Amino acid sequence: MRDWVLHLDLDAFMAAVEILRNPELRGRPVIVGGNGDPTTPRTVVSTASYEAREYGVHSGMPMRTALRRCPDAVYLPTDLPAYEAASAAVMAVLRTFPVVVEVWGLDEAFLGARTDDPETLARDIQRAVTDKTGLTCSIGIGDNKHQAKLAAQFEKPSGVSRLTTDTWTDVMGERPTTALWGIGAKTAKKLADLGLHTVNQLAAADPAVLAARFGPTNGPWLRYLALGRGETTITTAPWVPRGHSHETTFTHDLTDPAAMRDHIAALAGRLATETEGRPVIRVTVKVRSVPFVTHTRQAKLPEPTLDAATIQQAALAIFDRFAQDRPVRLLGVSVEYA
DNA sequence: TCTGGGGTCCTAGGACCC
DNA sequence: TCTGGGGTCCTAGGACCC
Repeated sequence: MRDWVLHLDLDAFMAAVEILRNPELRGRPVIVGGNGDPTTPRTVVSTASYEAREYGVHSGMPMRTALRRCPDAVYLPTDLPAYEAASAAVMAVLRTFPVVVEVWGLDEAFLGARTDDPETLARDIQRAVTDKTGLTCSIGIGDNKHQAKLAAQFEKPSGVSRLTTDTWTDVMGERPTTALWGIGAKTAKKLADLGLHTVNQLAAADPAVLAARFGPTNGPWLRYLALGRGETTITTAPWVPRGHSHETTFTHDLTDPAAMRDHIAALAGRLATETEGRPVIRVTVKVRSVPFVTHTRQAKLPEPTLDAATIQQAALAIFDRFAQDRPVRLLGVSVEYA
């Protein structure tokens, strides 16, 4: 018996929940995103069913692009409460197994398990999730969260894959650095400029060079990722958010400063009702102007507060520090807790 | 591909103090 | 009295993830 980390990833989660609610959608391309009207500008795909992915549609893609690629798909608005309920049902199924469950967003979880046969455990979990909720999932098995997370992507949908320290170099060594969980396009480009294209090259890189380029924490961490290392602690402790935010991208640009101020006040007022008793210590305002230029301004409050009017006034005072000379496509407010 | 919304963490640089 | 160096706090922005 030994310890394993499993990562469970629900397949095409939001689309799958919609198909459960309306079985006539089964087998058809289903695309969930925005208000469900794919002609609305400035909205993006949240989840595409596997049938829709055949047309090159994926999450993050503008809805209008999805419509061009897949005009016959069924387009649906996002329905967060429905996804939260389905997610909770899945997590409850996981907790019936002798595993430690760490919820990682709506459609993912890490599981800590002690067993001789993690594949059989994974198949048992998949079967139970599907029997009880109708949803399918992929499961990755690893020595740590990083390995398990990557393994879960190897065979989707409904797959079970294992990636461990023993197989790491064989499986990952020649892949591009973007294959690692935490390295995106920007970092990959900077690594390529240093001559580091593959996981093996990054693993063999000089930590001092990485630290000089990416900073004292991030530099060494990149190499750590490339060596296949990662967090092994699984915790059931509920996540305590550091802060909350709300933002709005307007379908049509805002040009009226009074309307902008009203919107900032509304966003701040909404946040003030969502603190769950945690005092706010900092407020940040975000403005995205035409064409697509984003700036933030923030202020630490003189003292922690729960008072809605104080939070709104702080947000407005911060907003008034922006040069207001361009049409605005996005306004946002975020708060940070003590 | 004309680019959402909600999060987290890190870094650089300036202000200020001793 | 023409100028050091360290520590801490704060702000703005960047990168990544789902």
